Amino acid sequence: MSEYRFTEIEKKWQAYWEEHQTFHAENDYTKPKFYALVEFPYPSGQGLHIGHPRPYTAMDIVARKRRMEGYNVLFPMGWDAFGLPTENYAIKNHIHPAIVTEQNIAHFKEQLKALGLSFDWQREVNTTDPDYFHWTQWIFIQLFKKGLAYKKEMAVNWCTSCKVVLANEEVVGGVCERCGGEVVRKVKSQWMLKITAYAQRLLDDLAQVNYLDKIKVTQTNWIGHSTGAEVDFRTTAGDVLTVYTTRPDTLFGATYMVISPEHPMLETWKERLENMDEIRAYQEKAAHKSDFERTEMAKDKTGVCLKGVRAVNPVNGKEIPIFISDYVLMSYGTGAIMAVPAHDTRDYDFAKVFDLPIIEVVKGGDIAKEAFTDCATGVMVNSGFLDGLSVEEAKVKIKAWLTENGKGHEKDNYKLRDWVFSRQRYWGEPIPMVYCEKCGWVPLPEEELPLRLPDVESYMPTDNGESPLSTLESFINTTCPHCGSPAKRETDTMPQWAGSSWYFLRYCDPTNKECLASPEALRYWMPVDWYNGGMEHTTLHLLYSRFWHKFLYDIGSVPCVEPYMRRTSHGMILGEDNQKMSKSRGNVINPDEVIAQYGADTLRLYEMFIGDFEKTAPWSPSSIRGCKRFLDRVWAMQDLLVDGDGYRDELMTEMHKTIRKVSQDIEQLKFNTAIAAMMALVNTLYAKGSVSRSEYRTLLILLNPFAPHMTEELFEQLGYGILNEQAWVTYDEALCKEDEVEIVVQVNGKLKVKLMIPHDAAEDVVLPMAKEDPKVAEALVGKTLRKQIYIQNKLVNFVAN
RNA sequence: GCCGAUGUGAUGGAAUUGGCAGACGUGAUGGACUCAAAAUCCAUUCCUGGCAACAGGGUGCGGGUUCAAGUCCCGCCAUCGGCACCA
Repeated sequence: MSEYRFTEIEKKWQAYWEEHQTFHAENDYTKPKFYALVEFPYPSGQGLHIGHPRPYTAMDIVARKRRMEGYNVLFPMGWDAFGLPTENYAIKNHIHPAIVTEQNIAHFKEQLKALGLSFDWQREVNTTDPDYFHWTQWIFIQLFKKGLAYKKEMAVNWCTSCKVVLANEEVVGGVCERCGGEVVRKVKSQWMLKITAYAQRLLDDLAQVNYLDKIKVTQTNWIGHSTGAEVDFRTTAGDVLTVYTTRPDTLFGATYMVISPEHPMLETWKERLENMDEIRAYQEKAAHKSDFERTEMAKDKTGVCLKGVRAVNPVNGKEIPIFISDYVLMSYGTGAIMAVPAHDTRDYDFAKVFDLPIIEVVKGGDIAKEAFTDCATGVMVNSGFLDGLSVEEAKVKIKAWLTENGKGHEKDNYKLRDWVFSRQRYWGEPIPMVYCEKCGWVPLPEEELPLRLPDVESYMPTDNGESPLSTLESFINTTCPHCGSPAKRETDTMPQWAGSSWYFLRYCDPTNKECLASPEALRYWMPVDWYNGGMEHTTLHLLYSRFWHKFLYDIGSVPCVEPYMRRTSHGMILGEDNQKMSKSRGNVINPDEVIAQYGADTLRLYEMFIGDFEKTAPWSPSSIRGCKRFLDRVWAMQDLLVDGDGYRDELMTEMHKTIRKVSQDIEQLKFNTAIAAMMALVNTLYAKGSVSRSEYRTLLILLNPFAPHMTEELFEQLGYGILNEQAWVTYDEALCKEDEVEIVVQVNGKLKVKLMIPHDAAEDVVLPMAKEDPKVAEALVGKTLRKQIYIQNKLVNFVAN
């Protein structure tokens, strides 16, 4: 027997696959297709992380199995290459980010190839390639044309020390993640995408797709749909203050109103307000607070009562005070609420601080102690025409009353906010817009795309928080595409989420110059059949890309409503100490070293065997040896080969069962138990001391998706040809059944004996047999048999006393 | 606070979805091979009692349903992840 030289073998087959372009997906539209997708990585300077191979190998296994099942498989890879770390590295080392990106990609690609992943490298995409972001920019222009991209004054996070706008993720504990400097809110004009226009469709269409339940739940919560009503309150200023509430049934219990400190009506009332100084001071305080501080302040309710303007409860004509408080957010509903302290915990807290009346309108709790918020059990009281109704009935009745009397109407609301789409950064897609004094914002003509990034002296954001592009006169100054007057370009760039919102479409037709991908290619390949990625992308990437896809569907650019048919997710790989891997903890495992020591096949196998695919799992340097041992045993099995074709009779059942188990487990992401089944089969064959050629061949095919290099090598050595060109092995359900099965006999639920009986034996055969067993008979002596339970092929239970 | 998940040997994890708890792997212990080590192979390895056959207990805790519960129901506890004043 030759030695298992994994390094040599792996290089050999990787070269073979490259030379033969084995995994290239042809645009052969007559074959059944399968589109398997993994999230394309951000090519960081650190190279591949040990966590990357887990989802990649998983989908590689599925892709390899599907090819053997006769599908035309698209399994592509690319680079989500715009982003801050590259830009920061470029700033620090005075290298152009494009060069850094190129180097990183080369490194990543080499590492991915060393894992033997069956990607179609002819379809590689790169979000920083002008031929790619041409279409990212094109999509933005279409969004603008349909009114879904707009500019808005927005509060952003501003690091007072770095003088830079920070993403929310960069603000940790109220300070700048990098320098620890104070972060304040600063108002800037930002491009926004109107994802909220698609909120209901994003919610409804979840019913059409096969996502893990927890993913659907998270998206549903993020979209945050609620049903309620808008209610109009007249004010003593003679105008109308509209609130949104999910509990219109409690309208009789509204004893005051609260509006956000940023509410625009404060300006219209300013002549009448007697305590404007106090109001201004409160507004000032709220504006300077970061989100973090606002949350901190949540413990104690603060606010200011408006003097000079009061509101009138439409249902009973009572005059009630209006407050400003930062517990009411301008960005949700109407920025104003009716406060019902008896039935809302926040209003209750506020009422206690300001000593406001608390009127019970739903009976069932103890409002002397706390707010009663239960909608299911309460009965309406102190509510005029609503008295005696249930909460649900009252909601219906009051909504009808509001509509009839012109005091309000039913209304739905969403927590989902529009997408802040501007970044004051260099390394991103330039936003292809021009500002003209006469025409306003005008998109670049499509034939001028792509709008490339100009070379700049410095990639540093400017002192005032503008993009580095803003310092470049030659870039900024242009003419209006509409009227030809001098105009200025937008200098902000797009967020990293832009390029990743449609990359799966480009894979279908990656070099198309006329459109983002040809209709034929999209009709054939889309939707993605199976998309695996991290849970951390559930609310951002996954939602953003669904939004763009629906928009592209609406303008006729894609053929399907949803981009991904099935979405699964994997758990993170932790360090040996069960902590997240990080340089500072010193628990980082380098995949290159693992490959050098054990080989890529062992690494792949171990990452799949490490535990439940969906859960996090700690890396174990000793456990990986078990996988290496298993491969060694499979390799050494060539010495156990005996002549003769077919599976031997005594192994027939186990062979068929193993094929079934592995085939089914792969589909359900249960790679760990699939591997366990193959290990068990190998143990059986070793115990037997021999393996037939057919048995070995089947084992190699089953193992191939997991350990492609070694199995190809053995397959070739055995004279079977090229493994990945073979058909996946099949099983016969009838042959998965043993002739005889072992059943358990219990007396009063306690195991007494195990019996071998014919498969599917009838009750009237088994029960007498079980009763005759000496141990069972002994246990039943002197007792009356009350009940006998027989579960076919499983167990007998005698209940007696 | 809200939403979601998880809790099984020394350890990573299995358990046909209500039917033998601990598959498969790691580690450990003993043995074989070896001058020796590594590698490999064999055996044992949930706990308690017993030389043993065997008996009893056991899936975070407390109840319940059932002939039968890791699995279902009710109430707690702990850990992890996400959201966080969303009216």
